[in-house]
Amino acid sequence: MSKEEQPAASVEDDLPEQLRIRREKRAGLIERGVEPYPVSVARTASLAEIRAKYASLETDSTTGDIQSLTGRIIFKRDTGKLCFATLREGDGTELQAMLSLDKVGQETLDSWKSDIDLGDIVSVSGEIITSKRGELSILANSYAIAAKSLRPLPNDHKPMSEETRVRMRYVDLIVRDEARANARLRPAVMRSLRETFHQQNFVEVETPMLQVMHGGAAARPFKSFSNAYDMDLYLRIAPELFLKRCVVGGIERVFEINRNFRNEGADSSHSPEFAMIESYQAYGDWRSIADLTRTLVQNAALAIAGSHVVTHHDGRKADLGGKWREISLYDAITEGVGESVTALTPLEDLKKIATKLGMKIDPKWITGKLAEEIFEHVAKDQLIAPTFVMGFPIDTSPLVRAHRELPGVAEKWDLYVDGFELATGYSELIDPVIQRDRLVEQATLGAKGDLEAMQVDEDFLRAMEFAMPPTGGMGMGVDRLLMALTGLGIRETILFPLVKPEVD
RNA sequence: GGGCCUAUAGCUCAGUCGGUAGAGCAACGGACUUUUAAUCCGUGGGUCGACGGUUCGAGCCCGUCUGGGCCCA
Repeated sequence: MSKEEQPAASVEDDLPEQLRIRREKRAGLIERGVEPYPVSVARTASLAEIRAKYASLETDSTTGDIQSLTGRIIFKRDTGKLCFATLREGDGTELQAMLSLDKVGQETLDSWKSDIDLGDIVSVSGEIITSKRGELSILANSYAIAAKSLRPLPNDHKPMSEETRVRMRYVDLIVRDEARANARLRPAVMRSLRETFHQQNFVEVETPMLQVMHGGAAARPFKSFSNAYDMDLYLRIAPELFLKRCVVGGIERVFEINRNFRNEGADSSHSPEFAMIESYQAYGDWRSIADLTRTLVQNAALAIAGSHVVTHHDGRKADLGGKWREISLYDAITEGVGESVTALTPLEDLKKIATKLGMKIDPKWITGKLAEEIFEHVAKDQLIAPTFVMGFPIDTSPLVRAHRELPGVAEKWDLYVDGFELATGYSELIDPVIQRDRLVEQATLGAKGDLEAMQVDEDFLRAMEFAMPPTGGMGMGVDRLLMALTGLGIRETILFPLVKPEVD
């Protein structure tokens, strides 16, 4: 037969052996009048409920308790007249199913052996018993297929490669305990964060993700376009300017937990989209907001670990309890480089220091930026226990008020844990005239080619001109909080991190 | 942006000196009524990431590209 005469059939024929065989089994079931994807199957209890109910059933006992249980088959042992299978449900709970010739008959036993594969989801109906080896089991009177898997599960005994885990998280969740645990850790942390906020009378709001203007942080945005309005829109890089509008409007304690988007590099601690908490507290300042931040982190640790001491996935313990260390940014630099550095140290002197340290210097860096870079170079790696780094340069902090004593310094801290920046907090700048000057400075930098510089948001300035009360504000990366609590890389804390598409 | 490692069966991985592609699990056929990484006998399964080069001959050597990981800035 020539190629032209057999067009469509080849798609199925080209499949790898194991995929082809399962498709054939599906077709075989349909042919025999068995629905491989029924609208419902019998289910009277979850596996977890049965496990809890019979936590201490003696070996080789019967209960007379007839149930219908469902689960994915992750392990199957077929013998001549008695078959075993391990069912697993979504949270990882497992239960053994047994099918014996004398209970189900030859036809059902044969179909179980030939139709049912690893990965299939089934419903088994029968009595809850324990086997002669003491395994809690359901001894089937009948079974029904709930959903036929057309793909084989990966080898259950060898871990999947990192790429496969991320690309097929659904399979990762089926086979790997830690993946299931991580997926449930995140919502537990989220719940704890919201509870802490609610305890302190903070109001949760949702502010725009699609913005006419991006602002509130130094970062490159993703750009989009609205057909209806015929204008450019940006995915937000931070919600700050909208949350401050809330404070102006009298929502005195406000927070938002939502996604930000930054069009920058991705590595083990940066993702192009990431979850962020921002919170503002009227009549607070950088110290009160630091206390709030510590409470949020410590309560989250309690929620998932039952203690302020958390255990990382590699077994390392991290103590997040107590009152955290505070260091001054410029003191840390001074100590790290062995000569006195303050916010008034000129750019040229900082350049000499950086050169001596062997750092690459970007000529676009302003004085404060260079000081921050030197700090990261000399001190960052040592900041393992939670540490507030206090007093950042004012020229890189356009939304922060000046330090009440130190010239050239802003009332801004960064919180470091495990050597990375977990959160940042300010005494917010509330003088609208100074705020305008700072944003105009930023716009000038932007005009000079700084792609991370902020724009002048006139509506935000108008809001500020209606007067915002003295306010403390903070921002914390949720993914990074999970990293600090678990020691995982950012791509493990995010269920579906961005991956480049596979090529054929 | 720079450096290093990596891509082979559904999954996890070997593959020596350049000479017809291997294992475990999984799959297929058979045996087995207490297994739990079941066991025993047998069988099939591959565009070795893509493209180009060197060579009588390339999974292996060289170049380019793509995906992934790690380190540095």
